[in-house]
Amino acid sequence: MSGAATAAIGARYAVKETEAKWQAVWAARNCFAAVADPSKPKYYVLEMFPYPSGRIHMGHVRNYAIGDVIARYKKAKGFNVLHPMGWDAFGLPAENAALEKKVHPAKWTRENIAAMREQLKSMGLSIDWSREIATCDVAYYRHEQKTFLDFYKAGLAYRKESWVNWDPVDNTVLANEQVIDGRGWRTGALVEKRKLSQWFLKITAFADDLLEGLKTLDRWPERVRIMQENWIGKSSGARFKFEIKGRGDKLEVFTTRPDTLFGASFAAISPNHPLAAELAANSTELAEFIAECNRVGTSEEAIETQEKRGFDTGLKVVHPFDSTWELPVYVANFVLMEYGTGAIFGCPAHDQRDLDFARKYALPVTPVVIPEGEDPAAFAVGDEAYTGPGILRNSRFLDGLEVEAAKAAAGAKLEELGLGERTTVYRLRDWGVSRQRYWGCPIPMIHCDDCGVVPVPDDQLPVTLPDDVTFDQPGNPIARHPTWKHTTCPTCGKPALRETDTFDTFVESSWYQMRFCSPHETEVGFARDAVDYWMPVDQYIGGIEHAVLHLLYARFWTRAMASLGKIATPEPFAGLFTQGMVNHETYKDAESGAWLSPADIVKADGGSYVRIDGGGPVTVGRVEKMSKSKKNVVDPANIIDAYGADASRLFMLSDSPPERDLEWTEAGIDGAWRYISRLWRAVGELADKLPAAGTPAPAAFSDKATGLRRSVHKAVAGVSDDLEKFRFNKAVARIRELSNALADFKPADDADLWALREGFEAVVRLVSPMMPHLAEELWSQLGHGTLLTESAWPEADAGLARDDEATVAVQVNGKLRATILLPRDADQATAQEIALAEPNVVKAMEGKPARKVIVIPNRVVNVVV
RNA sequence: GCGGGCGUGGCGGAACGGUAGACGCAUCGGACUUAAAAUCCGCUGGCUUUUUAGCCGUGGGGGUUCAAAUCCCCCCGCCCGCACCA
Repeated sequence: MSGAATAAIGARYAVKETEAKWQAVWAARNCFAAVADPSKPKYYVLEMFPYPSGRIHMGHVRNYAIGDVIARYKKAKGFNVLHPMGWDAFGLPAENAALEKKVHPAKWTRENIAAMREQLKSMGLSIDWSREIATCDVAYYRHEQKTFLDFYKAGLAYRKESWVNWDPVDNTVLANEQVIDGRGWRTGALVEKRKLSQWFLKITAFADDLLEGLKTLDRWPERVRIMQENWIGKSSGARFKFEIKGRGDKLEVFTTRPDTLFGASFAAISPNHPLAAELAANSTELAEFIAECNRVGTSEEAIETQEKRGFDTGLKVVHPFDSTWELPVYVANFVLMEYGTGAIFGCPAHDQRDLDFARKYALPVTPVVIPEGEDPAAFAVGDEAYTGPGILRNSRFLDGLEVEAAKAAAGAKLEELGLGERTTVYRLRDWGVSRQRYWGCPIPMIHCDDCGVVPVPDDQLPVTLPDDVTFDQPGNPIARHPTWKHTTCPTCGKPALRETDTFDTFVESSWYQMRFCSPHETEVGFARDAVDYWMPVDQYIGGIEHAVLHLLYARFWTRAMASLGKIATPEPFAGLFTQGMVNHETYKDAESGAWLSPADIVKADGGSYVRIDGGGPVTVGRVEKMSKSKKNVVDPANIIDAYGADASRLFMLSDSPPERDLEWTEAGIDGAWRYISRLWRAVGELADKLPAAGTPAPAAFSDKATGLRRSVHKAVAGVSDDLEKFRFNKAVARIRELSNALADFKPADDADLWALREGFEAVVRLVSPMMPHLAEELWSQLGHGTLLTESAWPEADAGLARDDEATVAVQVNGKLRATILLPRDADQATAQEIALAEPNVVKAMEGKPARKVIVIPNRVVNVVV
């Protein structure tokens, strides 16, 4: 820790007392309570709510510092701001804690929330705490159960037996979005495939809406929109049925390239295709092949190294355009059951996978698309399939057409023959929401032997979690609860069983932004007029890791609710900002190789690090995301304790652009602290010398004072613009620049002092969204009886914000030779004349005449010789 | 493989196609001090005996332009997302 925080010589800014004082004042005055008021423009700022792990981390500090700057700035600009906070309180860590620490998940979660609430409050965030919610409250999740039943009645929720992703460590099912590279997103365990009956939400019904909706999200990062677009994975093509020789049934395939049908040389089905299972019943060889395919994982390495392999079923299918043409049917390891129809036709010349397969099994390779300029007779495909544009050949009625025209023609022909149709498929799968866990929202369904699945009637909602559960064995604690699941069927009254699965916690986070609009409603999840006023969220802020998880689910949930007429806005988040991570250098003990925490090391003479205990040598490693495993974690609570919230916030905002990763350094936080001290001292020394607050401007200013005032108004204009565009690091740089100018200014008369007050007031107002406590304190020291938090944002004087002179660069042949000072907007002739008179310019021209002179007003004069 | 992003001093980073390196960090020098800390002031891209100057310089190579870190083409490196998606 730096001495800055502990030294106590001379006047020193009393951070802790001051920050606590203003937090108390804001709370007492309810400064941040949001009240819907249709006569005022609203602005809804939301940061992704935290999981209550027990302590805030630096990522939270960065997230909430950014959000708070926007909330405070918009409030000062006159918007009616909603800036709430809550807890994403269901989830597995609570159950793991129950297992390890023998504490009930509810208790553990409540205590964590209490601790984190205090930590967040110490940051001085402009949050309306009266709207605080926790998703584990029955008051919250009861509405979720009701909405789920609404979805069920509308056909948007269904139960189905299917192959699911099973996380063997967490002992639960995962959604496709939660499987990263074949592993569970939380545990990193290799995911297994299991066949289970699960609840699904019909996100695929909105695939096209979700895709089209992305186009309206012009305040979302391009990157996130592209990621969602890819995840939805729309492709157009055709679906058609092959007649299977000697059998009554047909084989349906999907293709995006119906144009290449005359290049077909085989058909292939997935190892998980029903036909494969049927054939395997009579072929141990095939059964073995299928089992082998299922053993291989879906990780990147597995796929890259895995060879294309097939099993010839002996079946033949008939070509749709030629009844005399037969193709062999293989079971192939590269055909996915989850996509399209689980069956394909293979055209080796124009698909790399098909080509690899064809080469291995000596199948024909017939090019049917010839690139422009190639001789059709000579064009051949070697090891690389041709997937580019061209003209169809060897394709009968398609011959001579371009690829796109041929696709249309082949599709039309399939339709005409009644064999298939042009269609669109999506990569997106329905959202599996069943989790075999305790600490989540119970799925309000009942299983009756006679009536089947029966929804819990409205008057029996909510279905609440049992409190008395045990965590001493693996599996779902609700399922083994002795009595909870036993109930009676609402339809027939016979004994029946409750659904014991709970919702994926992403269900809770799919609608919390609406709950914040009226968090205390008991009969409904939210009041319609409150949601109509506040939604959508104007600015949402969080990490990029939710690009296709939470952000897609919440968009789906909102659209599903809109489709039921429950809300008007189809998109939950009009603006999205994804902030970068907080990183730190890593350290290892040079001898043992063990990771060391920043608190374990100290700088030795010569600048290298050594262990704080014993002085052993330390190796400094890469700058990486703060993580417990690498021990490169700095606890924000310690930092706020030593330097205060304002210094922490300032450093978070000043060192890097907010979308980029930020390296947390001791030197950086020290620098932020020094700035606070300097500013505080400067105001303290001047406060009683300045004219009283509100003194009217003097009639005249010295040139020097006018110069200062220009800097002030330019800074006001510049910082406002920077904040609008999330350029917080530039805003801070501008404010520091102005602070430096003010510190250098030596006032000589009353007008100078007036200008100085104007300048300091501007600095205080401009830093207020970033360092609200210091700003409030200085505002008060400058003699204001009002709260800065309740004051309007300053307006720049447009006349003063514009310079009346411009420093203009003079170039000769594009090389800088001099700079000249010209009146603003000086005419070309003047600029040229002065520029050409510059001795250095004359010298550089070497006596040659100017062939051309380019004058860019207030910028540059370029003399071409 | 497909898609997206990035590459600027010792470091984080600034630069509507128009004075490259704002602002900060670090280093170094100085002031204050018995001393240290803190604080304040100053230097700091590289090279050059034209030093109120010149040359070079934004990953590399070409190009467009009066003018390129910025636009275009090729290459190199790093990061992120998706991935046997028919």
